[in-house]
Formats: sequence, structure tokens, C-alpha cells
Amino acid sequence: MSNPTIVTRFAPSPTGYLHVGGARTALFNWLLARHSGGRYLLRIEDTDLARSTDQATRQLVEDLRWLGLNWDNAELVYQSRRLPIYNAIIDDLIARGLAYKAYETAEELSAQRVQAERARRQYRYRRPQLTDEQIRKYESEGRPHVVRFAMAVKEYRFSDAVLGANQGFGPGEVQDFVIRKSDGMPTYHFGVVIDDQEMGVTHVLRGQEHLLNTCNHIALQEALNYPRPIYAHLPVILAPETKAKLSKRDRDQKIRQRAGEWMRSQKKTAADLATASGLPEARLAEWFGNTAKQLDLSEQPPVMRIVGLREVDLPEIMVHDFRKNGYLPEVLNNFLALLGWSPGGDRERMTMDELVSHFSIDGIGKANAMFNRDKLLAFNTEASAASPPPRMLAAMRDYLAINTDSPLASADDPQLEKVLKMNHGFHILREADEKSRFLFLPDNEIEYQTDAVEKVLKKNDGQGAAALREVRGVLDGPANWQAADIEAAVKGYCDQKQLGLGKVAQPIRVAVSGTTISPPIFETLEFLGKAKTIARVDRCITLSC
RNA sequence: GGCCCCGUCGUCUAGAGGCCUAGGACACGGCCCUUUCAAGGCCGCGACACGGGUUCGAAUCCCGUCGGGGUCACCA
Repeated sequence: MSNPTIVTRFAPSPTGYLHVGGARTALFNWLLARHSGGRYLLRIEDTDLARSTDQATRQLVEDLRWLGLNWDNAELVYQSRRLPIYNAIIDDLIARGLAYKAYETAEELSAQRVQAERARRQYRYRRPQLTDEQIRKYESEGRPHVVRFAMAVKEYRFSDAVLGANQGFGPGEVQDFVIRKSDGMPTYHFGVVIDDQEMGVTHVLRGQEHLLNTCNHIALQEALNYPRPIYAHLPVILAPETKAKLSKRDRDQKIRQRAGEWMRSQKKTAADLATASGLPEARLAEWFGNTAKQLDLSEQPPVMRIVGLREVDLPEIMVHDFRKNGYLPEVLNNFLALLGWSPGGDRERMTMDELVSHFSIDGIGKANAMFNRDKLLAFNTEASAASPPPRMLAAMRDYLAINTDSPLASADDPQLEKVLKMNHGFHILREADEKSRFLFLPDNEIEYQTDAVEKVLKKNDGQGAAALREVRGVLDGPANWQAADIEAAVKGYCDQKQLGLGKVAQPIRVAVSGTTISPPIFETLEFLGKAKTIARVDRCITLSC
């Protein structure tokens, strides 16, 4: 019994960073291919000339590589480079009467839709009866046209590997969809059918939002005499904020919401926001007036700064966001795999190899899944604590490569390993990074936070400050500047003075870090070294006590 | 609104008629540990949407109701 090789593919359109919904689709296709020893291909669907960019393609490729979802085609397939192939097939369909040119303008079509809606009737495009004379006239005028596929008016049914048999729609839903746009590019529906056939794709795993599109695709396959691949429609990933399909727009929405709050509480207008952020007023007014408009990636930071939003306050939607915040790619894959799929039983934490060996279409569920960031965080915390140091060092290097503003970027490998060890238990690398930056700052750049100084040093008639002055001498003591020796010295002082360790450790912490939060204090001091420790204590006493 | 898909703890899910007093994970609450923030340990709270069938027996099968989502482009 021959078992034909399974061929899957991921076919994103390059309009920006890869988002987690797309990553999940890519992952499932990759897993199916790897599990079965088949092939997984990558195709770039760049037929929307207005929105596709080379930069987006590069970002997509980089995100996919970061996730470790490597594809098997040496050369990427770009739809925009395959026009002659599409056109030959379209010409053939036209010659066979299965496709035809349609001359309506966008305005005419939308007028027809409005009219149908007024008449409380569903709009369905069906082939208009044009006389030869009309066609000659349009052609001689050089009127722009699209090519539409002449769908037979009948039932379209197919079986879905996840949703079951008998999917599709009846004759009432049929309409003649566009297969070539007026700019000469194929539409998604056309390109996907042709390319899947030519690339030998056997299994199509994609989001459930494509379920009904499948009818168009099978109609085309029938007309072209192509075999039908196996379809598996994945449940949709829902955003907790909106309880609707996870979308890039969710980030913009958060900024919009905060900007609204800012204007209300500060009694400001969009014009004020424009001035403060340095963006054109007209642009911000446009954005505010229309919720369908989004800020560009370059416009977001200035606005966020003004309204008091940090990068980490935004929901992570893009794969790049997760990378930038320091999640482990294998953890993101593990978590994403569980959104709509389960290996059965209680198994949850899986390595990439385990995902591959357990994956099957049977384990894919039908119900939509809400994206639960807390659980991802918990997975990442656990995996970060359990991963071997070399793995975490590599992850930290990757994190720093795209967070070049962090002072840790200047650290050498042994230092980074110590930082990782000191911060054991962190959720994401950003947390370890931000908690450790003071270690790599020059002494004179340590900023003493006023509430930390107040609470730890000045309160109770300067009890903390007094302890700090005394312990300064103690810190001069240890000949060996090792955490254990420093700890022994400080604890000895505490015992002698009948003080809890916290009464002394916290003032030291504020003195060296400027804040009440740091890695464990004695390891921190060891890392800083005796000279820096004492210099910072002295500086703190001078400035803040 | 039409069409389509779905419905087990707050969330992700296990569950293929008796193994279910419904299991796990995250979150949440309590206690412990503790030099900060975390991490960790122990304990706990918590669901078969509702109503009808079918069956000796239903979370599991059927029907209806309700609820949620998707989709209605010269975007993919």
C-alpha cells in the first residue's frame, strides 16, 4: 500500500509582521509534514500590490526562522512572479466559457450592493447578459475589467478533516467571484488553487474563516480537473480583550483607548496630542475620527510616550512582539499548538520533538480558542527555569540583538550567565533584563527613586539611612568578596544589632540599584564588586540621606 | 440581517454511552518559605448552556431554544 507523501504549505501575504494566528497555522502545517515525513513549503502571496512589501517578506521569513519552522523549498515561491502561468489558465477558462470579463467599476458594484440591501435582498454577483455590441464597445473604449469565474449554480459540498462531512453551501449562495483583478493580478482564490496544485499540496490546514472560501476553490479545481486536497479548518483564535478574532488591530485599539482616556483626564484635544507627539494634526484627527484607521508602526511610539503606554502594556499579537519581550520560541510553539489541538490526556508541556511525534489532525478541536497570555507566561517561566544555561544564554543574546537599548548588550557571556542565574524564576527575558540594568550602568547614572528613598531610608527618622551608614563599614570587611562572605558579614552585623536582615538589606538594595527591587542582594553585591558597591553606598548617603 | 461553524471550570482542554463523586494546566483564594520582586511547596474554590427525547444507563446520540464566533471585497 503506497502512502503518498504529505505536502503542506504556509502561504502568508507579506503585509507586515507575522501574527500569532498565522504562526499557529504555519506550525500546524509544519507539524503535520514533519510528523509524517512529508514536505512543508512556503509561498508568498504578494498579489495585493498596494499592501505587499519586500520588507514584510523579510520580516515574515525572519519570524518563521526564529520559530524554527523551516521550509523545504530552497527557493521561495512568489505569486507576483507567476503571472504568465495564471494568465494562460485564465485564457483557457475564458475560451471554454468558464470565465468571463466583467466591466463594472467599483462604484457600480457598491451601488448594486446598496440597492440590494435597501430591497432587503442578499447581493450575489451573477453573470450579466451583455450583447456582443456592448462588449465591443467596452473593449474599444479600453474599459478596465476583471475576470470572473462562472460558478455553476448548484450545491457545493466537501468533507473537512476537522469539521466533518457535508460542509459547504447551497445554490443560493453561489456567485461569480473575481479570479483576476483589473490590475492583472490574480486574486487569492485563483492563485491558491493553481499554486497548491503545482506545488503538489496534499493537505490544506488553514483558519476557519476560510471555510466557505473552499467552495470557490473546489469549483475551480473541478473546472481545471485538479484533485482536491484534504482540507482541515482550524478553530479561530480569539483575543481576550475583544472576544473576537485576534487581530493586529487590537494593539491600535489599546492605544486609541488610552489616548481617549488621556484627553479626557488631561482635558486635551487631538491637536494637543499632535503637538506633544510631533505628528501631523491632520493625521491624528483622521485616526481619531475613524476606528478603521490604524497608526503605523513608526507613529505608535510617540503617541504611546505621551499617553503613558509602554511597549509591554500593549497586547502581544505579532510573533515579533513575543521575541522582543523575551519569550522562548519553543515555548510559543508549545503554547500555540495547544490552541485548538491536544495530544489527549494530560500532556501539555512538550518539546518541539514531542510536538512532532504526537501531532495529528484527529487531535484538532472544533471550538474557537481564547488566547490566554497568563498561561503562556507560566509556560515560559517554567521552561526558562528548566532550560540548560547555554540555551538561555543564546536566547538572551537573541533578545539583546533586538533590544539594543539595554545596557546588558555590553555584557560578556560569563556576565550574562550570572545575570540569568541571579534572576532565576523570571517570567520573560525582559524581566531579567530590566531588573538587572543597574548592574551595567556607571555609578553616577543610578537614579534614586523618591518613593524608594522615602520608604527605605527616610521613614522612621531615617532608621534605614542610619543602618546604611553603619553597614558601610561592615562592607569594607570581607577580604573575599564572595556572596557567602558578604552575607556572613552583614548577618553578623544584624545579629549584633538585633536587626532583621530586611532592615539592612533593603537600604543596601536602594543604595546600589536606586530601587526596592533587584536580584538577591548578596549575589548582586558580588557581581558589582567591592569598589562599586562602596562607591554607590557613599553616593547614596551623600545624595539621599 | 442571510449563510456557515461552534458550545465541558473564568481561560486552554481531557472525555468516543457505564471507567465521571467529570481529570489536568493556567488564573484565583489560603497557608508555608523569604533580604526585595519573583520563583517554589502544600491545600482549596471551580464546569458538562437550557429544554425535550433515545436508552436499563448520556458530558458523550437526536431535536429544539439560547448563546458565542466566522463570513458576506477587484484583502488574503
